[in-house]
Amino acid sequence: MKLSVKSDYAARAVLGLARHYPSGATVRVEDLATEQSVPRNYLVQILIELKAQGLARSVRGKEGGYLLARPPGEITLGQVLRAVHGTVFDTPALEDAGCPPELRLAWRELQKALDAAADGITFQRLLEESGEKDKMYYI
Amino acid sequence: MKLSVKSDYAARAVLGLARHYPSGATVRVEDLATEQSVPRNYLVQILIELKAQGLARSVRGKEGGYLLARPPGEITLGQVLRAVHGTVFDTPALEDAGCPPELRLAWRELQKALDAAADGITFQRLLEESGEKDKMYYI
DNA sequence: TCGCTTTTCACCGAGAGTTTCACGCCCGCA
DNA sequence: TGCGGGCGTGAAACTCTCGGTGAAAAGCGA
Repeated sequence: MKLSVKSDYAARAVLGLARHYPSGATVRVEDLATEQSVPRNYLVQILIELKAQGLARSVRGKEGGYLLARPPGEITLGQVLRAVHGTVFDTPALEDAGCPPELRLAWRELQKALDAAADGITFQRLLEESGEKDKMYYI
Repeated sequence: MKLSVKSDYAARAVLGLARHYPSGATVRVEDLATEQSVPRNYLVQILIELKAQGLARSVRGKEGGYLLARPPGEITLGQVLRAVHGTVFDTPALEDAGCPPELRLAWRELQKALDAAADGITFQRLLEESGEKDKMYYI
């Protein structure tokens, strides 16, 4: 069960845009790329997918760039993951006829757990928690 | 977030062994492979890893084969997943210095959710639920 | 029209994941 | 002590997706 780098990059991008959201200004791809240390040309592809899913908007021409289509509080990690891949949890097992039905139940259960967790995380919350992250220790 | 075929195969193998556990008889690799429709030689590698983690035992010679090291009630899906890969939830993001700390919290959260879900599923339960699976409808 | 940006397309290179093959080894039994 | 049936192991081949590049097209503002 591996998280693709693409997913990580997408989340970074949204997080970066979320930081600039209050100002209302656009963010250039160039800046976002260096700021979040994501390969520039790769980031472009990801942003296009995010835009296609209605998570981001773009403005062309001078003073152009990207910005979030909705406030960070209304964007969840699940939405971002689904934007870049089709689904949060992908497995060939559910399509494979050789997979015993008992196992499918198990995979579905994992799928559900993951979906719930991902949809419970909004970028608003991530920004807020970053401020108080030194208070608590995660393992 | 993709589940590898290997994970699926490993789970199938354990499930197959769990079915034969009550009888106490060994299961030949050959039979297990065809029964669960898993490539024979690939299954061998997986079984070796399961054995190394103390989930399965093997018997050599005539009448040889594999069997579960513990009752199905004491084997969770999480253990199986960790046996074949190092961890249930793997991500380069947690190692990458470029990943913002806020996101790490998010990934960890997903990781936790997945771990909890996987460890809550025992193969005993899967076998039991298979009998009554027609009672309920999953989406 | 010029310069700035996004947008799109085509492709590739590497690497992981998957699968197969061939042979060695170990056990139980006669 | 030899034989056979199974496991054990390593490496080779194959597939495929991911990660990344580059250049050209297209829109917008001045």
